[in-house]
Amino acid sequence: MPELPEVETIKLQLQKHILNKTIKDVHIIDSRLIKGISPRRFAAQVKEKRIRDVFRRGKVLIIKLDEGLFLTFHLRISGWIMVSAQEEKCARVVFILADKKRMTFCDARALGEIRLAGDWRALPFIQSMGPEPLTLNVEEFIQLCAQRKAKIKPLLMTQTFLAGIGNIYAQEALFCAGIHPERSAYSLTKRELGKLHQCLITVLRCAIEKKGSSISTFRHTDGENGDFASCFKVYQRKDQECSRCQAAIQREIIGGRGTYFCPQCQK
DNA sequence: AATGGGACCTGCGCGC
DNA sequence: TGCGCGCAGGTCCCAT
Repeated sequence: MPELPEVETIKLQLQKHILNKTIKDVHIIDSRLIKGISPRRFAAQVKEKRIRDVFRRGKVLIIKLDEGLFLTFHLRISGWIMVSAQEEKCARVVFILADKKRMTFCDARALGEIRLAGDWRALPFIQSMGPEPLTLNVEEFIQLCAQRKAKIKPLLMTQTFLAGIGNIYAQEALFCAGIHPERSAYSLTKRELGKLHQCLITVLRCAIEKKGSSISTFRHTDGENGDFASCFKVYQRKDQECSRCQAAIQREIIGGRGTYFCPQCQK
């Protein structure tokens, strides 16, 4: 479910609601999500620690606790986080906070993961992560794409290349830039790359402003929906009219993933 | 280096 | 209503 804008939204909401609260207890409903440490040890380590900071790297949400410990959450496809007083649907791991509220990691498909780390930067997935798209300048982006033969759409989604872009925002950015998702990265001109860079930033910023996209299960920490889905120009719009040229939006499998694009104005 | 397939999981909507 | 299939915002691992 979550790409950069959704994780960013969760981060901002958690900063508002759980900062400086102490975790009094942990209920592990589904221990499969706790990776790299036994569930028992995980719970023992986290208990009575105070939440000192909440931040994001790519699609990973990171919570700094006391004593140099960090919780990392990856929501994969179907995860979301709720802060509430009640039991939540699809609850997998529940952190009981000192004010009796609960921070619940919910996940329909149970593919998400939670880790506890001393040095979060050393976690393999994070260590190999590419740069943050929102702080990368255009020259750096052009440099990154140089000599990459891969199709641009799967490449944008490769986390070691660029962090935080997934299936929705790759497609929306490529539509915005008028670039066909199957173009080789190195075939793109500087002008096209400049446009793509600008579109990535515009789309991501807009999605953050709208508090993400709510497809299927994704909710904010208070259960509200994100509003960006109404801004989709191609995603899930097969056979609908392109907003630029009125051609029918097409769906194809590219790099193993469903991909929507306008066959007429994405070249 | 790039691409393709399978694995990990569960739930929803659709056509019959 | 029931069933099978395709589909799903992700990533890893292996083979070619």
